[in-house]
Amino acid sequence: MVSGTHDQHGDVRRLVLDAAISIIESDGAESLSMREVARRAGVSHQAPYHYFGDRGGIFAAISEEGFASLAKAFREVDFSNTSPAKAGFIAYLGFARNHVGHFRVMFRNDICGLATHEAAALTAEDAFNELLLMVSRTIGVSASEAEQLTFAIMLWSQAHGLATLILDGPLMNRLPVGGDAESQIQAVIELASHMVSLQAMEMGLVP
Amino acid sequence: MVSGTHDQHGDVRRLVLDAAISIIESDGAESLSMREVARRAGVSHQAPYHYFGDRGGIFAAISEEGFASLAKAFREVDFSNTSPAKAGFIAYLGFARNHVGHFRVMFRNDICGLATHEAAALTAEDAFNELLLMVSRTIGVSASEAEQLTFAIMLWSQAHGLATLILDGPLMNRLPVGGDAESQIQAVIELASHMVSLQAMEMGLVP
DNA sequence: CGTTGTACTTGACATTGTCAAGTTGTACTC
DNA sequence: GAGTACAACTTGACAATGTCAAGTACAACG
Repeated sequence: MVSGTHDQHGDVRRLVLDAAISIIESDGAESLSMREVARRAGVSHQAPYHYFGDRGGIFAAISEEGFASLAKAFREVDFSNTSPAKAGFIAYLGFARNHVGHFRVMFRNDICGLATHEAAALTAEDAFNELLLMVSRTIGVSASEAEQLTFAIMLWSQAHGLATLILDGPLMNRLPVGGDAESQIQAVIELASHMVSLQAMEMGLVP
Repeated sequence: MVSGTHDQHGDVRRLVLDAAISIIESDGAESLSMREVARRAGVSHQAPYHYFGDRGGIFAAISEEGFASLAKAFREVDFSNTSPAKAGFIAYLGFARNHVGHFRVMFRNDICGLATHEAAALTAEDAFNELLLMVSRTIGVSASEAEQLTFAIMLWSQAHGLATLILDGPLMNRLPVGGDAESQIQAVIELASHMVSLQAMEMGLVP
């Protein structure tokens, strides 16, 4: 046994996962190499395979962790000071920016294979249900199920698009050089939230 | 003499590019291998390097082509029958779904390196300017520049998020099993466009 | 004691991105 | 027409990668 005072089960698994997340955060998901992960975690190049099966398995595990964390973030939102929509946008953006490594992976079916990894798919479903809950807070439970779903997808798209463009897209390059990026983002959130309120009012669901 | 006499000139470049796009469409950007591209194009494994320098060079070229194509799609939008916002959403979604290979690459700064490839960055700017033009159609030219920019980012996020979730995200898995995905997407577009109209009206810029 | 299972490690192999060095044909000068 | 230059490739080589197969160590259990 190499440097071992403690041999906690799951220790290596956690090390490997954290190494992977940190690589993804700094270099993107493409450049994640199993061997580099193993090297950073200080284990043999096959240890990650023992826990995750293959490259996709690591992505699936990160994705699962991410969705669980997103659902938790949704659950912990404080609605007392802002509209549900705005609070939701802020929570989503905050999650994306604080968990870049997770976020970059969890919405990429092509690499994390939600279809094949059931556990990850289940946590994803859980997170979506939290989103639906926030929707019912926004437009009221009296809206039809179809209306709620449509509303949810719209909100999700809006938040997801903004997060994606900020993190990886060419948005940040397009902001005016002198301007403050952060306040520009705030303005977008403000505008989007306001539109949602207008819509909810028009639907007669919020007085 | 410049190209023209020999019909094969530039042929390989096109072949390589098309092979790359088709691989990205079917397997995603990660699984694009220079050697597989070369194999499909029927050239040596180094021919792609001759034209594109490295892997990132191919992505940059695809990105450039994509932004040029998106700008063209924006320019050709027919505004006579729908609101500018709705027409814009449909154009964006249509582009994404008809040019999956391009779309998957062009918004990924990490792999296509807009920062280092000036030509691609310029076409991206061109496309964004078309977007700004559509915004001024929606909320009128009397809005301040800051308002227009905020509006543009909001619209872009909304459209981009929806396209991203449809193409690669877990949205399609979340649609009700019996329901029609296409009409659900239409409903989201309808809702988003309507909200934009409400907002524009409230701003007093559209009677 | 031996069996079994887990948690790894070592070794091997085909495939990959990319550098370096050819080869071939075409264009232009002398 | 010979010579030169340069573009458009090709061939060869190398280290690094994903992953299969097989090995080692060690605890738990009968």
